[in-house]
Amino acid sequence: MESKQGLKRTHGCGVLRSDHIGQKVVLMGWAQRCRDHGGLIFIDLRDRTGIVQTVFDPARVQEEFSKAESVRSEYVLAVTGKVEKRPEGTENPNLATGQVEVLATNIRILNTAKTPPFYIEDGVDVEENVRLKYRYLDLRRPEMQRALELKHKAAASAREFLNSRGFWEIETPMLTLSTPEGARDFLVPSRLNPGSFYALPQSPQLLKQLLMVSGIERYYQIVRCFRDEDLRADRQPEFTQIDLEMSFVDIDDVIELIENMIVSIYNATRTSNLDLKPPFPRLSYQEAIDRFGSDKPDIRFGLELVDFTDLAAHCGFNVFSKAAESGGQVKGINAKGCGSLSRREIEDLIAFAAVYKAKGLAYFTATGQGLKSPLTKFFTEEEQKTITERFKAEEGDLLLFVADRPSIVADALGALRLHLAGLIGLIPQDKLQFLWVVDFPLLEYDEGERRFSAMHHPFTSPRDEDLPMLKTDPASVRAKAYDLVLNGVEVGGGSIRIHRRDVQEQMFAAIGISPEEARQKFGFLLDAFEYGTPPHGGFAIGFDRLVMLLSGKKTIRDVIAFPKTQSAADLMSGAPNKVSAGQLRDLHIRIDLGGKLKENR
RNA sequence: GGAGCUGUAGUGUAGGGGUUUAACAUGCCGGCCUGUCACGCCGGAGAUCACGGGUUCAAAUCCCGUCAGCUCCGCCA
Repeated sequence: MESKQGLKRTHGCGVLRSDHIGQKVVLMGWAQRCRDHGGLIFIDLRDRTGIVQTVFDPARVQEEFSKAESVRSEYVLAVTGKVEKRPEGTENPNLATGQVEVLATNIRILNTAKTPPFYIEDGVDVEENVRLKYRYLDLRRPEMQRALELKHKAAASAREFLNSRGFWEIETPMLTLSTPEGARDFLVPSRLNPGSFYALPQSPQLLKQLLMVSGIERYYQIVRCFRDEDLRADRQPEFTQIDLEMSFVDIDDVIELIENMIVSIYNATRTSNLDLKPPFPRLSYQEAIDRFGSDKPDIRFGLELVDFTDLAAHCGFNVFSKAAESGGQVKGINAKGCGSLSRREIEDLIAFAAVYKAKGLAYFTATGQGLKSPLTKFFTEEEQKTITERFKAEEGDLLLFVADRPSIVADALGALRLHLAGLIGLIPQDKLQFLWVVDFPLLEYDEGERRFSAMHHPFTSPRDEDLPMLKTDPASVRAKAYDLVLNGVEVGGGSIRIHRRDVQEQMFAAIGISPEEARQKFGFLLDAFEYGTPPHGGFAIGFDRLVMLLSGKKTIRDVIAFPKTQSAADLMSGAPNKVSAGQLRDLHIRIDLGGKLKENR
């Protein structure tokens, strides 16, 4: 192994082009591949800018040649040499640097490397746990570096955009207080206050509102948020938001700002040539649910839900009529061209729908001679014609129906819609379809707790005209809330906030927080509202999700340098781990696993 | 808390009660090779078949359990 001393890197490997021919360069990077022809050695050298071929000719570099012979994959090298045009016929069109090569005059082995558990290249076929255990190697792969670079550029352009719009970047504490409502908190014990705990922020919601009280007027922060809930492909226990808040604004002001910020980010990171122009389409919550069965619909394709409740009400098929009569719905979806699905495949669809609590799937097949189904006997010819028309059924189509409570109908058909679109191949992969969902209900009824809870969060303002209904008809109150959806993924959400103490108290009352609890947990906010709080509102973008979609990844883990597994573990470092008795003693904490002992990793 | 899929040399897979001394590819090691770029050719090493029980004369293979990873439901204002 040799020292780097005295050598200065002159170029990135990936930047060399024909223009550089004749130049003497010093490159530093990793050995991608070595091709030893006995009398001639090629070493592909890689750094974060790309790959270039270096050549070792024994006639020109005698003692260096034996060093080159000893090079293995992922050795760290400094190569000095001259950029030359490749001999006629040996150019490599698959390499950006393929017109040239570096004829080495000197090589220093800066470090050796064990054989990596997987190749450092794009599209590796390895189990994710291996990638996660050796994350530092996984991140060496060009596609991972591109994702992290894209994320960096997105953050930089968001900052630039918000700065230009008069926003100030202000930090808020990570050690903050636990409040009721919302996700489960990550807790941090306070050594100086035995028995008390900080909570890591689920978002800086209250603090940014208080910054509005402070007259900051425009705040933003690219900030880590923590929620101790179960993980998914697009959910990590810690994730990053572009969080912002502004005073003296209405819904349209925030939406305009976010649309332009998104376009700036897209332009700074563009990987495709889409025409992304505001305004983005808007859909009311109710329309989204009615047409797509989801409050974050993917509108890149059709396959919309069709209401059938009116016809179902007086048909002879009990499942349908009962659902329709008891306040439920009967809705369906036209699976274009799925009429040829086998019995077995339809059973699979039924099992799929069952996950969302649908008790079954009724179906009709459209044929040249009308509808075919065990259910046709329950419908007159006239009614069957109506079905055909309403579903725009053509020969070879499959109509699938769910009859149940509206929420189950929406969930099951909404999920089925996405599933079928994937099967049929209806989803355009290279499209970025943004969509606003607006007019959310302020509250939703929690069957389990038998009370209303905030759909967005308890600081969301009701629409002015709906305010009186907060006491009389809470379910009908609409919120000044808006979600940003991209390709069926919720990538952001925000609202105009409550800025009056009396309204905030009404809101707490509506969701069953007693005046005492409100004063105890949110007293500082209520007090603040009495000192001249401006009307204000804001937004938060799920930054990892946005970057995931912009970079075409299927999971948020692929755009987070060191993500956690589904059981919230870090396979590389071993976190979370056990701590010493002394540490626990300092914190006055005693562990009671109640028999739930998990082996130490 | 629940459902499904997965776990076999470093990596990716095959083998689904005894013809297995566990196969193939790639990687790795050694040799040969002056225009390769997934270099090529020859040779070699490398596996307590995730872990723990059980059934059996015999288990990588069948059964039960555990653990881990992924996807999803619940959960995530």
